Amino acid sequence: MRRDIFQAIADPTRRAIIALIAVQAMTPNAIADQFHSSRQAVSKHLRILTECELVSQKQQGREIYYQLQINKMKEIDKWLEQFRKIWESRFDNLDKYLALLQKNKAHGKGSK
Amino acid sequence: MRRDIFQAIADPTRRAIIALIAVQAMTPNAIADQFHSSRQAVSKHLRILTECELVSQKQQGREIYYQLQINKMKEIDKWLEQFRKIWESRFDNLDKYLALLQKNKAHGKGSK
DNA sequence: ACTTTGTGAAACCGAACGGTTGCATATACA
DNA sequence: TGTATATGCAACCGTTCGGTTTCACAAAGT
Repeated sequence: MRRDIFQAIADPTRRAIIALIAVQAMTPNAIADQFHSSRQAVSKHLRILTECELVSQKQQGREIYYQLQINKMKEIDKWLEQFRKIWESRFDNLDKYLALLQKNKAHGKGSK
Repeated sequence: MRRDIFQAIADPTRRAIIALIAVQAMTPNAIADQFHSSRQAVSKHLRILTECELVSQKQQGREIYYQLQINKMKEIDKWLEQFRKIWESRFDNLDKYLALLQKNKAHGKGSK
């Protein structure tokens, strides 16, 4: 039973749930109404999201409001950081440089 | 057979492969040597990564170099954008504001 | 031509996934 | 107290996942 944030966001329904409760906390029934999923299916998704601490519960009478723990989302951002470095350097510098070389070559200025 | 980028990065081995070939293109055998995975297992991962266009192949003799298509990684970044907005506004403003309120309250300046 | 090397693909297997069905529990309302 | 509502949980089911084993094929070396 793998249960990390990357596995949690792998499912499209769970991504939709995350986006939904990011705006405001909602109950399982209210969430299920938004999709073509049953209440139980949503409940299972919420269980998974809770297990990896992406959402938290807030009991209110007999209703339970689920809230996104937005801080947890930063873990994805953190992982992405290493690649952001690459695409910022590689595409803004190296790639343009290569394009420039290619252009010069085509104009007969390639061999210094 | 779902095959989107979020499903692709769900597996920890695939994330490791992605990080590995982000630095430089590598052959399946070279990649497999870095892990405790068999060559065939790596091959299957590369297949999945190729299917969702996260990596591309570059034949060189009988060797095939796999290269990360870093542009595709931006899709994750793009999806994350909606949440980045939230955590930047919510935590940099509201949270600091609440912390300030708390601080003032502790000092006896809470009620106006 | 034969062998070695690098690779992909198919068949299979146990485990996990996503969903449904049915039941249990707790709160609200009459 | 009885009933409706809101929810979680366990059992089951078909599908997918990640891995191994085996085979096929093409390029390189002898």
